[in-house]
Amino acid sequence: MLDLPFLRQHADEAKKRLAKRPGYDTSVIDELLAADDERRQIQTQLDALLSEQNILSKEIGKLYGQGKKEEADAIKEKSLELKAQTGELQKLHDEASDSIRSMLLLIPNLPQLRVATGKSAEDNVTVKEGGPRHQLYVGARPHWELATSLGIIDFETGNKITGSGFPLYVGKGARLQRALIAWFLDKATAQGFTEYMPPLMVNEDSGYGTGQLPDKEGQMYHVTADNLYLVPTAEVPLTNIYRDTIVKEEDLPIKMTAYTPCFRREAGSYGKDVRGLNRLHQFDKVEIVQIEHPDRSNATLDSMVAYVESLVVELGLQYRILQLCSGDTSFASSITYDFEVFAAAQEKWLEVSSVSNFESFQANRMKCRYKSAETGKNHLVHTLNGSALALPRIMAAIMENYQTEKGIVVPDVLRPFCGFHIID
RNA sequence: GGUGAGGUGGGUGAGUGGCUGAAACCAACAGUUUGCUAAACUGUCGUACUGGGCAACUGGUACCGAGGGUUCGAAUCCCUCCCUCACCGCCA
Repeated sequence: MLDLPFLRQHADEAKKRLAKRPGYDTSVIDELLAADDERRQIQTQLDALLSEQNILSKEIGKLYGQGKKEEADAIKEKSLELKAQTGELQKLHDEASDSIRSMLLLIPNLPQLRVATGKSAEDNVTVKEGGPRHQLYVGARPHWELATSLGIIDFETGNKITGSGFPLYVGKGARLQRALIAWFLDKATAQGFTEYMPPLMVNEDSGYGTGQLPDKEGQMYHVTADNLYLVPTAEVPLTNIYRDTIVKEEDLPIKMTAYTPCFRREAGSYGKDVRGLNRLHQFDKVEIVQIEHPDRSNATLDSMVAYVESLVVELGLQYRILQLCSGDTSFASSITYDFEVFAAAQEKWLEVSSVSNFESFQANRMKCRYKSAETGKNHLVHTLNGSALALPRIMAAIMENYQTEKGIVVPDVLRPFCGFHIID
């Protein structure tokens, strides 16, 4: 949710940034500001009336105390008249506030000016490429065939137990998965991120806090009996730790990490991209989250990108880093970098991480502020997060890129966590 | 699931209709004292919206789990909902 005081002071900047989103009609900003103006006028009137009423009430109390009943009753009459007026204004004020809030909830975050303007994934900008291209032997297979023939992932049985998109990892497949999680968490904690194991279901308030609600209602699994949502990413429970809080300026940045399974309905995606591990309803992910000072959030974004890069480098995967264009930048984000690794057998780039600076967009929804040490005033924090990393596509890339005639060779860094060096 | 208790500022906790935006204590912060630490003393110490002023600052309104109601006036009375805690039952 955009910050209204910011919009008032920087309407032009806001419109310029918002206009980067394809097809977005920035006149909502003007409507919003007009509505805000009106609301403030109403409040001024309302406050004056309420103030008058409060004075009268106190007067009545005093008069009763002195036993001056008639005088008190006379003032009561007056107060009742006022009450009718305030009731009307109160209603107007509530309506105005509600409509402003619902307008605000629907406006996406402002892309940063440096974000490339564009419509779709086609317009994303590759900012870096790296890692070795893996040369495969003749007869190399895509990961879903490999995984099935090696018996490390049983898609059929996952399908039987739950449905498609819920793979069953078996034996070394399960162990490799666990090794990745352990390695990612160790790396993150070594970088100063505090490890959490959060709840896997969140309430509505948390969903609104990080912006999944109301925008992506249909993407989350909803446990209606208890009105809870299965987490689509650890970002939601982690960031919401700081919902409704005021942190000390010197405590920033706050660095958190967690491994969680992630649940996504992926409604509306069928067909080509869903083979094997490419797109799942349940998958594992280690997430990193930072709550940061506004002045430093972009520098912190860079450090998070560098950190994620170090992971794919150590895994020896061919990768590229994209800066998403304005049209592909998600609702809540102001700037996003995606990491893709190359799956050599299916010859496809797979997205394994998305690192974003949300600026104050989530903080405003969550009411997470910091108290300025200098002025003592409260300001919204900035929030950032990134996958570090999403497991299935990393698994897919490892399987495809590291396959040999003898089996899948485990990348060096994972061997201490696996206890084996080849899957055959 | 059953029964009982309760939700007040960062924490403990007082407050049953007007003098309470809220006592007291603790924590925190600033200062005095001090060789350092500690202690003591003094002061500051909720949030949001909003008016005036360039600003320092200074007015107003709202908020005592949430939403309604009674009343001139509600933290306090009434209703609904949510949540927490304790004990019992069930269970990893």
